[in-house]
Amino acid sequence: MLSDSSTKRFEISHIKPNCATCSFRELCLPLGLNEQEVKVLGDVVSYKRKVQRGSYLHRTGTAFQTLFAIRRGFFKTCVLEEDGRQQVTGFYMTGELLGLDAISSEIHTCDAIALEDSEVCEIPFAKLEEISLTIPSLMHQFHKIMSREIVRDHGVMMLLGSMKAEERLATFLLNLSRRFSIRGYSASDFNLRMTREEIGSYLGLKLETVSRAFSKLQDENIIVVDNKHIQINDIERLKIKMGNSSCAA
Amino acid sequence: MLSDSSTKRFEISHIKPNCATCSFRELCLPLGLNEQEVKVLGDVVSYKRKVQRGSYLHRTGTAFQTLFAIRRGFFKTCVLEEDGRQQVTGFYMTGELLGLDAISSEIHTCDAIALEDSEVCEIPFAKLEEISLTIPSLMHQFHKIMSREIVRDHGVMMLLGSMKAEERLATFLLNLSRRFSIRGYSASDFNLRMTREEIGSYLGLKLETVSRAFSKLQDENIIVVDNKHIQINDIERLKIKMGNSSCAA
DNA sequence: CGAGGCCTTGATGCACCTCAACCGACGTGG
DNA sequence: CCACGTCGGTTGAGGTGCATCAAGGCCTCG
Repeated sequence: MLSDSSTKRFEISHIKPNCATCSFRELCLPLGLNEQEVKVLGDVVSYKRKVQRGSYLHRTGTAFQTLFAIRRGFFKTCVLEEDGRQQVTGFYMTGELLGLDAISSEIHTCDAIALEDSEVCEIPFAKLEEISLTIPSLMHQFHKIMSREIVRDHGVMMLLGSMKAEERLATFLLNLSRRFSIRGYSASDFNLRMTREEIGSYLGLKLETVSRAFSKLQDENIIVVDNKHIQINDIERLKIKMGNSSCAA
Repeated sequence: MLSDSSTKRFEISHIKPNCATCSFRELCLPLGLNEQEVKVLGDVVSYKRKVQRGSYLHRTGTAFQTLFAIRRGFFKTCVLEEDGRQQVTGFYMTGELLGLDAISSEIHTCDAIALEDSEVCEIPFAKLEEISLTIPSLMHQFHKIMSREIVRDHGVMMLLGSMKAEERLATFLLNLSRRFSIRGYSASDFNLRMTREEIGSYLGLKLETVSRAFSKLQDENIIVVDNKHIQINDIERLKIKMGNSSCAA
């Protein structure tokens, strides 16, 4: 099921993992740094903490010490209301940073849970700030990453606030497609790591509605759905689906 | 209508505006800085750009140069889809920062529009990063502010994804109440700066639904609504409204 | 082989949208 | 000064997209 994750290797496995040799460095904090700077960054990062599928990387309410960069795998983050309602706030893949929400209060404000067996790099935040003082491009890249997260969230707010079920799902699939594509995987053929319920929570829909929306897109020959395996047949029509609730406009 | 904004003065008006004398410095970037550091920050900030009600502070697609700190007034930010749909992504008041979304691509990704006559301080972002290298507490405070924005957005996603109309409005009012309160205004008596339509856009509802929700809360003697003037009579019951869609849980 | 997790599909209900009428406040121009 | 149009808000009536409830299928795993 996870066959696509084996189509790209991170580095020759007997070399000690390191930012400098990480094939995802261009998606991550090292972007824009020179070799010397990457080395300084690399020296404060702890590599390869394994996180098993289903287990927590961090929990709401616990103390914040480190950011996490995903080296391999797939995560969801979710927030809980007191009354037990749960909302998935994001899905994160290789090269993306987790824990940014916790900087403000030094307490994690969401849970991060691995959706497949994963590995993360730990970035002690105090150290990151410290070395940022001597590496302007690192500081700048970090700011860009935080800003990107804000932009992403605004996109989700747009989606939740003004799109219909089918548009939400189309937007979601295209977003995944793009992110897989950037990482060297197929943009039109991939496996979902999350359940219908998790997709629904993220998109503000019930799992049945998600399922029906998948079926509808399949009936229209836009995608092929086989359980968690998704094949996008007609990406252009999928893009049209994203924003056609008021075609007249 | 804006009488409450005259209940607090910013500083004696003949003194040149400055971070060091700004009464909102504890809500803004200077938090945690010593006098010397505030002075360095103050020297890179341009003060008192006036923005008239209804006019744009920045527009989607324009180049990003500076962050804006609100010195006086009230703003909304909104994103547009190609098809004309609009989504309000936030309301911002004194001491809050605008423009954080634009750091990632150096292009503004939303419009910021003044909802009342306002004044902002301009903070050239390149300069801010530059002086952050020598003022660790400034860098840290900036990171906290960005992180806070992410947390706020996650809260909105929660709201949009899993709350009913009345809960959304209650959450919204309590959020405004808290923010007014922090700024020295009444937590239970304030004027809305935005229209029902803007509230609806932010909350993912139509303006009629917002209006009905206001009426319902008034019928229950929880609030008194007089056009844009809101009085909260029973803040505890309003808090209960926030999260009672599934009381059983 | 049975249990449980995940998904799909159908039937029904309801929360919110849509459309429409009306009201008051405000500004403008005759 | 009032007539008028505009804008923002409220309220009602009816429609609909999604939630809810329910049944059943497939796959995995013990």
